[in-house]
Amino acid sequence: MSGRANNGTQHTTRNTQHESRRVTSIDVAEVAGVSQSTVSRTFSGASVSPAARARVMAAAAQLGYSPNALARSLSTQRSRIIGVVIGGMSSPYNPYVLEIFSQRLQEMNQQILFFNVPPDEDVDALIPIVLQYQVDALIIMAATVSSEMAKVCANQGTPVLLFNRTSPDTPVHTVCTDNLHGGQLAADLFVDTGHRRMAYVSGPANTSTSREREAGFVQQLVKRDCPLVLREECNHSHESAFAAGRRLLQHEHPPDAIFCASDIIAIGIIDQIRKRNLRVPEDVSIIGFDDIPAASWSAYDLTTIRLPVNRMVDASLKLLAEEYHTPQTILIPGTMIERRTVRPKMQS
Amino acid sequence: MSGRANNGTQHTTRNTQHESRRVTSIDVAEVAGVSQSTVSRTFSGASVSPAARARVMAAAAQLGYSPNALARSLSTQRSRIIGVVIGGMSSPYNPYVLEIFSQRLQEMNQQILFFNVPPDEDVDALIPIVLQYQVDALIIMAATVSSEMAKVCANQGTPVLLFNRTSPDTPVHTVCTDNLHGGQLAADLFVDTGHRRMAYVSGPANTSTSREREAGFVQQLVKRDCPLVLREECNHSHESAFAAGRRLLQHEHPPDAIFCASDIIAIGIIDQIRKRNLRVPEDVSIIGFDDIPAASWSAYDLTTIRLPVNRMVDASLKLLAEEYHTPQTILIPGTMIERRTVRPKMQS
DNA sequence: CTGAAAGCGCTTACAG
DNA sequence: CTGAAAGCGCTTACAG
Repeated sequence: MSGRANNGTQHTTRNTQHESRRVTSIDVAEVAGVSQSTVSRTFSGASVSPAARARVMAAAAQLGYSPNALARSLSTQRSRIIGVVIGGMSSPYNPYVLEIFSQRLQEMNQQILFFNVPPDEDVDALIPIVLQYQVDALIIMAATVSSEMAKVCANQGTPVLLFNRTSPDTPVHTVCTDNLHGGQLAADLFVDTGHRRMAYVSGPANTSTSREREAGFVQQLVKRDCPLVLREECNHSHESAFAAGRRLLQHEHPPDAIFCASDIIAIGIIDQIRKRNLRVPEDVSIIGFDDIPAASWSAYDLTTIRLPVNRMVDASLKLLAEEYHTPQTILIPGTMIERRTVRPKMQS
Repeated sequence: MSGRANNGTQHTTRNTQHESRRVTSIDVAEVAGVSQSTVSRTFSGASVSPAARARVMAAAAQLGYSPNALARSLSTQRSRIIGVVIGGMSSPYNPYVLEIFSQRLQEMNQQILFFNVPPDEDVDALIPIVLQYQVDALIIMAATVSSEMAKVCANQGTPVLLFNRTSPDTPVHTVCTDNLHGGQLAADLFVDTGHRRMAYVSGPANTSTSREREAGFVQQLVKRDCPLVLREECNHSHESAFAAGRRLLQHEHPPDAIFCASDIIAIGIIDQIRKRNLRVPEDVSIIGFDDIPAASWSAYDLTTIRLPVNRMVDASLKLLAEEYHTPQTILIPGTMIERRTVRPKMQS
């Protein structure tokens, strides 16, 4: 038994049965009557005489040839694959951002190797796998890495970009909206329209976005002489926001204005408010963050701070293209989209 | 100028400057004092003496080595990459399904190469690119391919699976919910609860899901002696559903029950109904399809047919693993989730 | 412009 | 169990 090499059997039989062996550049070369190099050159865009190119293309079409991208990657040391790891798809925003990245990257002839961080797992565990696939860059969306992992990436020469999250001590590129500024916008709008009892509903404590939005909100409230009175925490789910809303409204002096760390939270809060037969914005005003599709549904018509996704994606791609050797940080301000969940200033 | 090979310059300089050359199995072999084959064997799980394995692992750790997955793929003829092409992320369901696939595939140590079909573009155009990356299989989600492209895939020995869409004439695997059955469930529930004027709001005419749901609904209504009276069409967006709802309600004899091709349509319709100061379900009953997260938000509490996503994903992975030589079709029935958008039967 | 050949970093019969 | 070597399918100096 020891002499028999029988552990590769299944492949052999499968191939001969129904997988007409993949056609390679050598096959094309044979049919076209040129060398393999010439075939390679015509497909890699190098200079080839028109005549040779024509023969190669004809042969390729006849055989149904198309180059093996993996072999090319191995040879060029460039995979044209970007690793994208996402911290969960449940926030409606992440899929949207992924879609935009996908579009832009496709135009640039780059592919996306997709990773989703399983609930309660760590991004760090995924990184080594991503790196094995020789990605040209790594975009981490709505999540963070440890600085050790960042160093591992740096050692391999793989640029890492944090999207929509900040992590000051980690040596990676960062593209984020200006959350502090967003929080200030919310504070100003509430104060300007005459609200007095402000509340904040945060997302999970470990997300930089939520913390920064809160900091901007709180600081600006202090500056405007109208400090925060209530605070609740939830994760970014309708259900947990719904519960946070209940706690807020059961308070003996409920808030008259609530700034939410995300639109999905805002929607949960609004549903809770209405369930208690209160009205938005007559009884309580709400500001969200993100501007997800549901924010503009007529049932909500949510006033919110729009994440400048397109500009963030553009900035990310630019950053990656420019091959900086030191980590860059880009903050892009969001804009307040005023719909109908903030009570207008009383005419005096 | 013709003799100078100057078009590869940038790489050379970059490498020496800041990309400490990737460490390979040869480097590890040197440090561990074994052959490169032995290094390869310890990482591919082949049998290696405990002593050698220990030395290799130590050397690998010291050097920060991890195998190059692309080189491995080239050699094994198996990329462990699944191409996933999605027909748009705007439906909230697709990201959710992607997440589940991602989770399962990660457990199986397989990666996802992600493609999103740009608006108004064709899946077919993407397929050749996907194939260049030597994916082990191709999952097409919420979209369809031409049978020509299916043949191209077959020629390369790449299995193709249509997820949540059917295409009877295309030689590919198919995993879908039983849409016909779903439509029947909706018809029965409406008729059983005493509704009389039925309407259907379809998605785009070219989606098999919407057509099949409609067929099941209409056929069962006929069987129950209560034929469809109204029909509208929209795409799966809140906005277009909102507009379709308006057309339906402006009709001189508006419907008292509306079956919608998807939850997102149902929500748009509900918002339109309420905007006109009518009530759900007192004035109009609604059934959706999918059971997206928003369906269970208290603002909607939508009665809907739940897509059996987990079972569909399991079936898909099983299908792909079993390497059938002929296209298989699996239909999985959904279940009616009764919430509060269907008026209960009057007590008589 | 073109061909022969080395090399990208692995896996895997083959022969000990 | 282990090493030497061929091979996976490309790209790219090198020499015409």
